[in-house]
Amino acid sequence: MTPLTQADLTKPCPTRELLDRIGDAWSVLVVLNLQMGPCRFNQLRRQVGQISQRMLTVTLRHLERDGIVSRTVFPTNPPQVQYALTPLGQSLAEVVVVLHRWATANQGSVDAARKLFDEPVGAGIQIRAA
Amino acid sequence: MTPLTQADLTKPCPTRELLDRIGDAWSVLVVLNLQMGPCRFNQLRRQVGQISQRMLTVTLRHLERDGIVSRTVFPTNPPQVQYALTPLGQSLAEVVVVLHRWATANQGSVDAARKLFDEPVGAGIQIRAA
DNA sequence: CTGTATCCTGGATGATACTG
DNA sequence: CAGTATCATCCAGGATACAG
Repeated sequence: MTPLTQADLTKPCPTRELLDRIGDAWSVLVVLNLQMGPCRFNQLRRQVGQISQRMLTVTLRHLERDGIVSRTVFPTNPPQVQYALTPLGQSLAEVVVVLHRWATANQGSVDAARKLFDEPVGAGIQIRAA
Repeated sequence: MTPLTQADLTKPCPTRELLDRIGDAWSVLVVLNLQMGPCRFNQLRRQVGQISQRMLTVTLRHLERDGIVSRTVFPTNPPQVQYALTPLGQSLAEVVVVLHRWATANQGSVDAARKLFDEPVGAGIQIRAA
């Protein structure tokens, strides 16, 4: 409801800015995971899954810089670093969770659409068949 | 509220799939623009702004394949092609709009955080100053 | 454990030219 | 107008090695 107007998009186009942050796939995943509670580096690494160490570091620095996550170092031995969502990050997380929910709920629809698209003509009549 | 559980993320991780679609910056922008109503190719091109013709084509095909947008050709001369959100696309659009709203509302906070981050020490004491 | 520093490659993207 | 095809580029991201 209440669709946006052209003006909403044209302004200084904050959407472009937005996408530089959350358009990045890893950021979304990190936020989703942190949204479950504070987390240490390697723990987060394992949870997120396929992310490389480098990318996790880069992503976290990015999010930290944007005030989305906080980084707390406990001077223990070995060192512990805890990452958590800031209040701003939590507000973002809520939105991202909605996105995640949509994806989960509509995964079937998308997959079905793809199948249809990839097999435009049924019953053996394949236009682009080799 | 109602944070996700680890299980929600680990499943077959639909989030990864999700990100392949909307994690792409152009897709988000196209959906946001189409959400304002059906649109023709070049019209959309102008509205989205910096997108190249190729990328708009690729993005639209992607969204079409995923059942997010529909493509209707009017056999006029010159040809007219109308792109519009499908019902599925509209449901996605609603979520994306929320994202857009968040970005607009919190742009200031993020910018402020960045400023702080980029100038960690005030009053002329610059650790990394050249 | 929690990173930083380098090197290197593939795929995403833009530019350009052509077509129905 | 609405694309497709092709080529060149560039940089995000992985792999690896090293460090506090």
